[in-house]
Amino acid sequence: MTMDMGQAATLLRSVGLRPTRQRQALARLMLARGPRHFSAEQLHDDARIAGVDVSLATIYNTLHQFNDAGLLRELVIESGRSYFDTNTSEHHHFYDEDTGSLSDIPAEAMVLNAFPDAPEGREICRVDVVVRVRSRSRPGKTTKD
Amino acid sequence: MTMDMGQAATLLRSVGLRPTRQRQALARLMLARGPRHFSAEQLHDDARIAGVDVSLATIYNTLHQFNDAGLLRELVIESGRSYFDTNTSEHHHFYDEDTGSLSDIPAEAMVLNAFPDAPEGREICRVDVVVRVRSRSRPGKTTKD
DNA sequence: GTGTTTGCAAAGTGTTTGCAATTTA
DNA sequence: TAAATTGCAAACACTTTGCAAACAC
Repeated sequence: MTMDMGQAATLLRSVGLRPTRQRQALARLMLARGPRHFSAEQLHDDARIAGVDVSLATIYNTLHQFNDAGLLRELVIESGRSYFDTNTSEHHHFYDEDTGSLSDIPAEAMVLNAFPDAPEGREICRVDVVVRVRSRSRPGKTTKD
Repeated sequence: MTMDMGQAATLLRSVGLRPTRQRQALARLMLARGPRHFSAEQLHDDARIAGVDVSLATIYNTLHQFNDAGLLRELVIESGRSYFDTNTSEHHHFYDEDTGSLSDIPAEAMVLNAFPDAPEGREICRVDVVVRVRSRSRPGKTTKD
């Protein structure tokens, strides 16, 4: 799974974003290879490791633009940090509370029924399911602190 | 639904917390009346309005202690702000993206089946479902920004 | 050229921490 | 009195903002 600069530019134009050097590079880093789940900080590190020089402000701008354009999906897992997912199709997540790592739950592995009606005058725009897991032999906090 | 200082003290002692003036007052504010969902800031305001003088640091300490003691449940809905729920029984939430308000979905209104296995060596400690809703005639952001 | 995007550094938001003073048991 | 708790203010982590320089078309 790869993406050259031309493909990245085409993708960006197709969602109405100018294919700048930074956006093309970030699109390739995010969409054409792992990881599928990352924070702004992680993407910034990935970019620097890949030799792509992008400011943190631009990382944030780009993440929000991609999210709004439907290229990414923002995940809210912990307060105080945002995660983004390059998989925008319907699915859910495991969150490992010990390691902080995220993994996918395929849509078909988690079926919701007895689905509630939205409140008066509202429509459902998204359903997020987070299954929080931890190791059986949990280090640290047990019952008391 | 009310709770006097004596009852608050008993409750606190039953979960291993010293019944200080602040904790008793906050227990009464949180557990004996609405709202059921609130942020630290909201609780701080509620306390001040009720004439209870408590520092924000103590609000945070208390919220975490109550959460660890099982008196509250922390909800992660938006990055950058924590919410707490006085309803600790199993249930899920509607989150109104326009107003930021939370409402409960009773456990029986939302049945999950085809439940996935936890990853190797992990156990499921909690399942959070957030159904995000918004008004049908959405003000502001449409397709583009 | 003209409007968009970038990068910097500063500002902002919500939360946590260190520690002396106070309170509880 | 000994240990736990509080409140303050400073520190924190992450994110956003203002604006001049750089860039895309």
